[in-house]
Amino acid sequence: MSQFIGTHLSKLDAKGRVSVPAPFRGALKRPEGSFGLVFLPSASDPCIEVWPAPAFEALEARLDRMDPFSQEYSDLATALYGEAFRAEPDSEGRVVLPAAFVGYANLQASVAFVGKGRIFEIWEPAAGAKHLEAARMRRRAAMAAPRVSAGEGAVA
Amino acid sequence: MSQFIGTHLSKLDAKGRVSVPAPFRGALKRPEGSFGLVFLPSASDPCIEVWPAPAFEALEARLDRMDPFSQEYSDLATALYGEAFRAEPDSEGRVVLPAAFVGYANLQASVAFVGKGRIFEIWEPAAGAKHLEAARMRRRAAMAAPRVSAGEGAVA
DNA sequence: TGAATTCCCATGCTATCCCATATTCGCCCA
DNA sequence: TGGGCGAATATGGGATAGCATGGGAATTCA
Repeated sequence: MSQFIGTHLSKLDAKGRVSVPAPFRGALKRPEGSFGLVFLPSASDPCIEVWPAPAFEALEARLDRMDPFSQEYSDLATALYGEAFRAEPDSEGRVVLPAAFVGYANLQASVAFVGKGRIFEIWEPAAGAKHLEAARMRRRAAMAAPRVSAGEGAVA
Repeated sequence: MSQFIGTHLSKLDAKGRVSVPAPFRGALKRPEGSFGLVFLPSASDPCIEVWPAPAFEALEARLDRMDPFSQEYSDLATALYGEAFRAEPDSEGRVVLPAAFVGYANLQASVAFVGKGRIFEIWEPAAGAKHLEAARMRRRAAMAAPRVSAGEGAVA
């Protein structure tokens, strides 16, 4: 399972383009050769979530399992189809970020790509660093109190 | 189950490379021949944790047991993947340490690899020695006044 | 027709790979 | 038991391919 790991810096040029870091580009190449990225303003943080096609499909599947008349369904559907933005990197591996997204995440000339496993996020670098540090602190707590008994044990 | 034992010194060259001590290299060779290391800033100490692929996968397994859309999941995923760095030693057994890690662990020209069983850590030598000594002291105290049963499991 | 966007090409830089050397460690034999 | 020999390791440096970034030209939409 190849995933998005680490933080990479990139620059936002005058035309609103950013180049997706090479390690991420590799991780999201699909068999057919197409990429298929969905950009979505994060609901919880001032950043942009980027969902590769397979992960996004999982998100849609979740929507399918919800009660179509519930408020959550409506909210999620609105987010997924109203705010989302689909794109495909150009031949240089760059995408154009819509101005609304740039504003939402407070992006300046420099942006940070933060890996998050099956998706990644785009942050204003300083805000991203803060967010990561906070997450590291929480990790200490989470790791200190293992919940399940089963062995984290040697897999090898 | 091969493990990481002992402390080894290595030098950080001008390009930010360190060679993984030979005994450790042997311990982490996978059947396929690939290595697969994940570097992670420690949440509790100014050092870098190094997780061989199998051990890291066990860590990921914990994520897999969580609801992928929960806040909890999101936090842990950020902590695990956001700052991590995946690498494979080159043909000489070296890896390049990203500058952020060098800074986090206060590394200078000389670095210490400290075995910790399933994983190992990279320390600034003096800090590492201090850490070892402190651990020994705590262990002595614990022996003198045994209280809880066992299983402080700890991360390693 | 003007503006904006997309595509493509060009370039400097950086990270990766590769080779070369020195040093250490382990082993074998005297 | 000591010396010597050989191999593996640690470290340094150089070349090359890939990447990030910038700018220009063509095309599309209003």
